[in-house]
Amino acid sequence: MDESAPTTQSGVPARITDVARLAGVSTATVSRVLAKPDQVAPRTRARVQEAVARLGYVPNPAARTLRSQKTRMVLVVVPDLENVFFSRILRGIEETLAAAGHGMIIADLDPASPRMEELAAFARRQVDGVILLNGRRLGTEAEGVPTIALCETIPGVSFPQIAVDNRASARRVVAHLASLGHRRIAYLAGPEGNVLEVERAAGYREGLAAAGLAFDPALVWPGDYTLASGVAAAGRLLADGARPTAVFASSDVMAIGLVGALQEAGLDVPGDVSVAGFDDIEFAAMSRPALTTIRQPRRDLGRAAAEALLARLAGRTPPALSLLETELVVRASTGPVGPRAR
Amino acid sequence: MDESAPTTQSGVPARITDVARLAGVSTATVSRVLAKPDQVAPRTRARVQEAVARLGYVPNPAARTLRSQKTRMVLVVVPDLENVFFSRILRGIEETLAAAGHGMIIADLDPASPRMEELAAFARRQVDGVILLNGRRLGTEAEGVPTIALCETIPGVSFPQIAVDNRASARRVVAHLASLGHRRIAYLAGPEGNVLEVERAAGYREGLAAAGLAFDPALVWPGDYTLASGVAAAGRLLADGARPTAVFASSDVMAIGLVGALQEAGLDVPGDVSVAGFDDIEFAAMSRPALTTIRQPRRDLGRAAAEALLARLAGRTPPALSLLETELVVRASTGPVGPRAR
DNA sequence: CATCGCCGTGTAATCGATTACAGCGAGGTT
DNA sequence: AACCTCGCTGTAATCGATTACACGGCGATG
Repeated sequence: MDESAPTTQSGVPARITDVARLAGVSTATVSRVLAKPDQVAPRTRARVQEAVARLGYVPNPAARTLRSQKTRMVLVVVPDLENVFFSRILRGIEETLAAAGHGMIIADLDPASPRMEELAAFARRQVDGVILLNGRRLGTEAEGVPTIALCETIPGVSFPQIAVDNRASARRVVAHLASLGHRRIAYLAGPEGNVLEVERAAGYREGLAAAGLAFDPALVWPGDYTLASGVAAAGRLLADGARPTAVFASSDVMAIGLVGALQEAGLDVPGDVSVAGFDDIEFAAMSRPALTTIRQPRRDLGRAAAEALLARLAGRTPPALSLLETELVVRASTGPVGPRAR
Repeated sequence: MDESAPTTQSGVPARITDVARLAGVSTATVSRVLAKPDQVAPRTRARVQEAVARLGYVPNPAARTLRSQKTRMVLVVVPDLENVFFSRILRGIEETLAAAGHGMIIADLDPASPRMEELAAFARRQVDGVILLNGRRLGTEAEGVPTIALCETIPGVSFPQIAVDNRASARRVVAHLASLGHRRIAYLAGPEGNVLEVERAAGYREGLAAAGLAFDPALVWPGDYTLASGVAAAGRLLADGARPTAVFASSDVMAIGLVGALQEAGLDVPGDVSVAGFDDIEFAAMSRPALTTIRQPRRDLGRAAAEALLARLAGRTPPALSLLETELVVRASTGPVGPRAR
């Protein structure tokens, strides 16, 4: 009764040798039961499984990693953890990874940070895979590590990319505005050179063309996805002799800044000007008027990236590029060309 | 020239034996140079350090963990990654941990989730410490693991807690409103039983008393920190015969919902009703009118928690409870009792 | 000049799992 | 009856670092 049999009660976690002793087998057999159960005789397997259950045995991750070179951890690199946009994506990633027994390590890193190199060294050792959300590859150290790019695609790389069709989505916004009768539609741009911006800007032009509207460079206003640039755009609009009747802001944050500034100047949205955004962040629905925008399936984006990575880790080859569906969410900030504007 | 000396170029990371061979010493010495340099003779130390640099040697974390039982990882448990409130806190934690060579693993977990038990097992093996943001302790499995509670304090535990003085902050909001001449100040509460709510509600009552105002239970409205409960509160206000002239909402999200609904009903904020919030989330400054609120030093909260944990890991004993300073941020949503209200 | 102590270093056990290889017994084949 | 195969299990090497212990050499001490 008082064998040296270890118990669940004991403070120290059970090791594989404890399980082996209790089940009367070797450690190799225990390991096999856990890894490839069908290679073990049913009776033995049952004995081992019972011992595992009795002791609450969980393999030591460090030992397992050392031997197998698998960490069961994934590194997620975000450019700005404070940006609301990422939180739901992270949740999608986390839930998917957790279900597959993988942990998520987050690095919050400006793409320009020198830590990108340092992180590469970390990645090679400490994780099985990487999900990049900041549009930049890690340093050369991380060459061999399975990687996925999410949202901000990275040109010229060989690993899978997951994103939305920014161009088509932008087209859809313009089509929506045009269908409301708007003929002068301005575009509030994102930071120059950014992949997302390039695509959305292209979609804007295509949208105009599809609606039979002329492209007017004077109606493209600079912005950088920040609130301040939205506010600045309002000044531009007010100063404009031939005001646009609608503005497509390439991010919700800018759209919200713009709307607020317009309201302060005494304009009515959408009575005087319609405004549409992009992203559908939480506050898009909460602001007044509620913002018409493009909903990105953020949680699904996260899930898809995690799944693609898991597939790669399992030896499969996910598609080089997969685009998820967006949705035009029409709320109160866009409406027919108003009487005053007409 | 073509010794078997390993080079930086080679794809495989250098091991300690490679360094030892290059420096002409044993692995024990290499390890010592890295861990306790002053126990090694200067000449030897220099040789080893050069070899380390030449090979770009970084100790294998798995091997190190296996032997030393230290993972250099910290688990952070958040109740809801989607909640804007946490992102900046996470950033504060991450930057502090990273500086100390620790990684951050995030678990996104509803406090009621059964995964809390499972996570405890994970915590015991995979991390050196835990930071809890969800007001719940992990399962019994995680007993020995150094832990810190952040923001939502946990009663009756022995580990250090970091938070703000919710009660004093709430008092300050009420004092601010009272100083503007308000005498009927309503309180929009948080979820019943929540630690934060209990404290803020107490602060509200104390604030009334300090201003010589009577406490009226009818002016305490139920809420749960969500937008919807803010909107619902607006209905209550409008239906009230003796309307309050100011409302203290115990979260910014509720305050924003309330303001929006009031505006839709044709009321002016702060002309007809002043509204103050709590937290100072990003959108508090962006909403119209910009919200008067209590700023929680979120980044500092994260930093402080990480530092306290690092201290514990280093064998020191951080204070059982430390409260960080908040700040009353007066913006446009509160003002003197308006002519209409008077 | 023998002895002691200390400093610096090396040897080897150890952390806990995975897995190649070998061994062994039962059943099938000729 | 001798031999082969196949299925199951055990032995032991291995992953890469840390560290207790031992040992050699040297200056200080009596």
